[in-house]
Amino acid sequence: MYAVVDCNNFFVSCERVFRPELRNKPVIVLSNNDGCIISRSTEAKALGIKMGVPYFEVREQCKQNDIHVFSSNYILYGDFSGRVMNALSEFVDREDDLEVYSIDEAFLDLETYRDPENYCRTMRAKTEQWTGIPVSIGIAPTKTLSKIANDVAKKYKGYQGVFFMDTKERTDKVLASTPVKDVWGIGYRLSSKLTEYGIGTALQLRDADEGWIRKKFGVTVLRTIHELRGIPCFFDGAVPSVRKHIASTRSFGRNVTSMEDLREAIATYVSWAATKLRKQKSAAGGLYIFIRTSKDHTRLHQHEGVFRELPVATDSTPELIHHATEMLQELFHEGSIYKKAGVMFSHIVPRGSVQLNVFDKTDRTKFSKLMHVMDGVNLRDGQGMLKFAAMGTTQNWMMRSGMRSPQYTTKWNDLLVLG
DNA sequence: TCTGGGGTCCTAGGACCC
DNA sequence: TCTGGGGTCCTAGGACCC
Repeated sequence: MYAVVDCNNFFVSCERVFRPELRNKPVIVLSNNDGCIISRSTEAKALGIKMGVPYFEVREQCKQNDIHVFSSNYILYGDFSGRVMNALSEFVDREDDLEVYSIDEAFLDLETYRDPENYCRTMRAKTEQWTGIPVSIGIAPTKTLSKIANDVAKKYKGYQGVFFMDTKERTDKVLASTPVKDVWGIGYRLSSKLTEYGIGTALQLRDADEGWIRKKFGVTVLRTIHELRGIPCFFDGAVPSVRKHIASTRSFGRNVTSMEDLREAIATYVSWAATKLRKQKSAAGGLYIFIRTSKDHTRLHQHEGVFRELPVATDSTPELIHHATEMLQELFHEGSIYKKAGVMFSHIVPRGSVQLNVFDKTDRTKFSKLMHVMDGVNLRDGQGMLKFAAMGTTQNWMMRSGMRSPQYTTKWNDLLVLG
């Protein structure tokens, strides 16, 4: 048996922990740059606020209905995510039985526990008590089924946050009322295609012909079908701790036209991404950067990005900034209005196994000591405490986030004061 | 005009997830 | 005026090899 634990309206719930007066009130959280809506309280959903819509489209509605709006505060959410996962880890015997799947979701392997339902009810109550974050739990023989069970736990209050999809009758009934688009792994494209062939529910997908599915839809959908039949196929769904690509991209808070601003932004993104790179003890062998003027020019835009294979895989911020700055020269056009930029590292290898280059003259030990010290200080005193001059000081291109809550749990000056 | 068989590796693009 | 960001896997096709 698997259980999937999913935090309810996670970002909104994090905001409410330190603002208890917002319980039972409509609350939403916006994406970076205050662009779209990415988390909604139950009350906000009831008012018809849709997931993913641009904020400016509903700003008036938010005002009229007294909806509380937050910019996103990923440092806070990341910290709460860690707390929730810690709480859950108290409920497994072996570390491997808890698989952190995303910032607000985890799978538990329940094979060794009798009475999983009651076990999960206790876990749910304790997690909320310890962290302040309410969760829902779905239990079933496979991960795909447990995700569907989780939806039931969320949707029907009567189950009080935990739904155990154990019997065949129960499972068939739930699958028959689950649209195929709500099955884990079936997105917009596949569900429209499946529906064309008359497969509109999870039950119909489960009972579809294997050979036909394999031919028409490939092995991924076939595995999903096995999962729906109760045969586990997705074992290691955990986010791999060592990533193959590392990116940092942001929309600007305002239009950017100058080379100086772009250089600052690119240097800043390189620095963020390089911190992630060093955290997983990797080095990057390839660097891609792009600058983008605005959306949906699909054709005129062939040259928005450029890739460079690095002579030696590296994790050194100044070295990466150096390359990125050179590459930026190739992309920049005087007179263009830029909205967004980003960097991506690829060809990632373990730091210890970097292939040296005979012609390489860089003193790598010196840089590596410097990076080590910077990472240490920034970890202790907050990101950005020590940074490179190339990142700039004004950073007036930085994304908007005017409605961001304090970093209650990670910054001394933001500690909540009582009395 | 004729024209085998079996592989590997890499990349771009499509699909998905949260 | 204003529409996020960061990942994964699979597949098809091209280049190349013997």
